[in-house]
Amino acid sequence: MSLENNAAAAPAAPSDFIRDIVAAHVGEHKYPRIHTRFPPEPNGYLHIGHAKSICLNFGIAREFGGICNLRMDDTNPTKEDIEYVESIQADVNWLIGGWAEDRLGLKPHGKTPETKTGEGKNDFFLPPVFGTSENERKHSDVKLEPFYASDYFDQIYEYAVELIKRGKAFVCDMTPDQTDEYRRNGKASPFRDRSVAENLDWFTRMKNGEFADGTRVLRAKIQVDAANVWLRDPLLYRIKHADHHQTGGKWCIYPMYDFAHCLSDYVEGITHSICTLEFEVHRPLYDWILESLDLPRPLPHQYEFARLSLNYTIMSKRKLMQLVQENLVTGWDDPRMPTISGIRRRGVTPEALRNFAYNIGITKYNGLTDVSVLEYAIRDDLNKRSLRRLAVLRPIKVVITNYPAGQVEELNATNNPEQPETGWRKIPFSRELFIERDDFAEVPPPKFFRLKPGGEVRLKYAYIIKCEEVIKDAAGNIAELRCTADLDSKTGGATSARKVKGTIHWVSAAHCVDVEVRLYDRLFTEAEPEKDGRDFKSVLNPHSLEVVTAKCEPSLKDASAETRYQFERLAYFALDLDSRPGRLVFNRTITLKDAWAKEAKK
RNA sequence: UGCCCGAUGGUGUAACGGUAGCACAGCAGACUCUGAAUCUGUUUGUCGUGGUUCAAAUCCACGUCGGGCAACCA
Repeated sequence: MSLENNAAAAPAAPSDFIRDIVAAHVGEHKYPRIHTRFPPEPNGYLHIGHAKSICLNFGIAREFGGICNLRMDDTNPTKEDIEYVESIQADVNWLIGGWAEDRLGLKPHGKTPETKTGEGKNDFFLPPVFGTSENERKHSDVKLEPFYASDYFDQIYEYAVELIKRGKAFVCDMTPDQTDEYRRNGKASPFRDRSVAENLDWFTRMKNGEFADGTRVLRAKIQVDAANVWLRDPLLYRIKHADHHQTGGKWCIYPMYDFAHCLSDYVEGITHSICTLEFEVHRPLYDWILESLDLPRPLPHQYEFARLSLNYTIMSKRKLMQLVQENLVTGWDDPRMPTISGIRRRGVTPEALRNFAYNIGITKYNGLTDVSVLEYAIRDDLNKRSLRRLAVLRPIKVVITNYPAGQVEELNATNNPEQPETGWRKIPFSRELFIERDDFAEVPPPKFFRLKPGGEVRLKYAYIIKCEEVIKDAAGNIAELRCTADLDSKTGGATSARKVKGTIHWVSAAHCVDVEVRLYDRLFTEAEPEKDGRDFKSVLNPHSLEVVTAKCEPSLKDASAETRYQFERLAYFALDLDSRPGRLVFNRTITLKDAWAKEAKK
């Protein structure tokens, strides 16, 4: 096969402005190796917006033979928690598993940067361990863990001291309000011209815990009236007498994001530091800090792209936390949540999420992506992989009056028409069945080609039946349908080729199993829940979860958590972790496209 | 208000001075023992005004609109 053919056969390689930059750097051998990082703050669960970033950063590492470090950006102990550290690791492993897990940069447990001394000052470097799968890591003697910005608190502190010595940082005693006001007005702090010795002394005393929270900060000395406010002598360190989930009580001063982030990137040898657009105005500060320290190794650079916005959902961690804390959902992993753990629990696969990330692309334009793009990626993936099964969500009883009582036939049903190699299974047929309530209409609307009085319909994999009689209870509700079957119409039978317009699904009443089915729908009724400042809680969808007891074909008793199912003509489903033996719970991942629903509306 | 960034069909994106393409959505049809999938066709677009050029979505200027930042959060 020629190279051209190969290229044509392979899925198109992702291309975007960041990858173009990286490709150019690779072309000119600018770095020995491409090194990205994914640096979440462990103050909440990861959501689909983070998934976009993970796919970008690990995708680049994968495509250019590089590495992507997982790093906890944990510089604010009062907002962070070990629960989030753990969920982040699980979500990242799940999303990159089997795809880029060999590009995941981790470090040996407890390891901190190596120090190299030269020209009278220290250089710090913490190389990654990579190239192992999650499974290999689990069975290895060396316990690996993510990187933590908190691992560099000693080094970051030393860099702060160095900045002071260079006359580029000072301790400021103003109150937060004063600082605010001075910065807004471009006025210099009265403490700006303290001597190096003085600053060193104050900063040491800050570290030693002599002062209360908020009474002093370390600030960079850049330009008090800079047009870019992030250059107006920004804060580098603040006092917080708080225990840290990683460093415990060791510190009472913590570096600010801007100071810690660029230096963490440097210490890890990151080449391309990719973040979202709101950090664009911070880039001059990112560069200023690294350049002011006159560091010996190549410096990392920051690149920004637009964060993901999806309609019919919200993405802010703070607001997602509100949903959790106010019990508007069952938890961070509620299948209605846009969190990675919620999406996973819903039954979406990592491949589907990655395809979605690939399809939406990377730009600097802040758009609003239609959820239908996500839904398409999910359906496309599930259509190819899911096992077909018959299940009735809202049953109505059918009796085949010309079918012998007590007789049972085992009929062949295909597992997945998209993948014939998945074979067939048997499903039992008998005189009494359940069909879907929506598949019968006493007064059929136009173009309704399902079951109606006197009408015929194909029972999937079984016979063509005709509705002879509608039996109602005292209240006038339909209790039972009495039908006759064309007993020659079974697959392979004499009249099996007869054309009937509709085919419906069914289960045998005597053989079916009851399962709990959770029917999820979008969490919000409005495309833009927060449009014009409206409270997102006022547009929560009251029908985002409906629970029914469904009747399933017996093979579903052996359902596994890894397998995805399509209940034919309805939707895709996955086993929920609430399932117990004999008490299965299925989550509806996503419905099938429903052309009839659209037609019926007309 | 200052600074930064952006603008291509309904939505998301491609075109890197040379035929505006793709995906989703929509619409119409074919096929169908899933009203799914698949297949075919199709509606809709370069924010505006100037300029440079043989040629502008692309380069330049001005304007318009949108977003971000102005936390001892990240």
